[in-house]
Amino acid sequence: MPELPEVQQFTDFWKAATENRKVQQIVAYDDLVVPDEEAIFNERFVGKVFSQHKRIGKYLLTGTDSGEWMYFHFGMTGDFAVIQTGDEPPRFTRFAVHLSDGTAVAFLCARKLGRAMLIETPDAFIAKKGLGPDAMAVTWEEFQEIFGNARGKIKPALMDQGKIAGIGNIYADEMLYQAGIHPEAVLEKIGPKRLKRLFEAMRRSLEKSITYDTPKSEIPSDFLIHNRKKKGICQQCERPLAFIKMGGRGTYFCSRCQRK
DNA sequence: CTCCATGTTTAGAA
DNA sequence: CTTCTAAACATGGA
Repeated sequence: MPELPEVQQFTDFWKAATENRKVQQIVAYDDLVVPDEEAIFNERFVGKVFSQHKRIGKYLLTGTDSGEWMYFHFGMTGDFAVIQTGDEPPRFTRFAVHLSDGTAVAFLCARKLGRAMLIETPDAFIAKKGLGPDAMAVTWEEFQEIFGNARGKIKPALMDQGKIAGIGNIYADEMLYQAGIHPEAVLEKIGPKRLKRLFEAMRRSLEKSITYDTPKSEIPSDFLIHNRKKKGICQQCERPLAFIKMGGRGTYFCSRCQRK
C-alpha cells in the first residue's frame, strides 16, 4: 500500500516499535527481498539500537548511533507487524528483527517487490538512486523549477522519482483530479497558475493518508479515491470517469473536469 | 482460467 | 539526451 504517506506511517511505526530496544537477532527468509547476507545484518546491528530514521520518497532509511544503515522499500505489498519472539512468523514474513524485550518486527511482503537492504549512508543511497527532493519537503520554488524545465506528460513526470520522490500511481491520479489537470496534459502547456494549483493539490492529497489505515469517512468527499474504480462517477459533474493506461498503469480521470 | 494490482528497473524505440 | 512503452519480477485476489 505504500506511497509517501504510507511509508511515513511505516516510519513512525518502525520508530515506535524499535526505540529503546537492542537488536538481538536478525533473520532473513528470502534472498530476493533480502539480497544481502543475513550474517552481515547481524554483524552490523546486533547489540545496537535503531535510533535514526529518515524517510525519503517511498524509502524508509534507518540506522544506529554508530552509523550503520539499512533501508526498507515496500514495493506494492510491503507491511510491518510486531510479533513475539518464539511465535511463528506471519505469512509472507521476509525479514525479522528480534529485539531485547521479546518482541520482533516482521517485514511482510506478499509479492516480493519490496526490499530490506544494507546501505552505507543516506546521502550516498539517495545519490545512487538519483532521487529528487521529497514530495512533502519540496518548496513551491523548487517544484516550479523542476516542472518548469521538464517536458512531456504531467502524470509520468509526477511519478518520476528523480524529479520529486514519493508520488505513485494512486496519488498522481488524486492530485491531478483535484487540480483539474488532465493526466496527459503536457508540461509545456501548463502555465504557472495551474502548476501552483497542482502543487497545492499535491500537498493536500499527501497530507491526507488516503490509501492505508485511514477510514474512508475521514477522507474529504471530493477526493477521487472514493470513486477510483471502473464505472466510477465524477462527483463534480456526475459523469463516468475515464480509464486509460499510461505507462502501463491504470489511470482514472474525468475528461470533462480535467483539461489538457 | 483470466485479468488486474499503491513499484522499480531495464531494454529498446522514437 | 529525453521521453515513453513494454516487459519482467512474484504472487494474491476478484
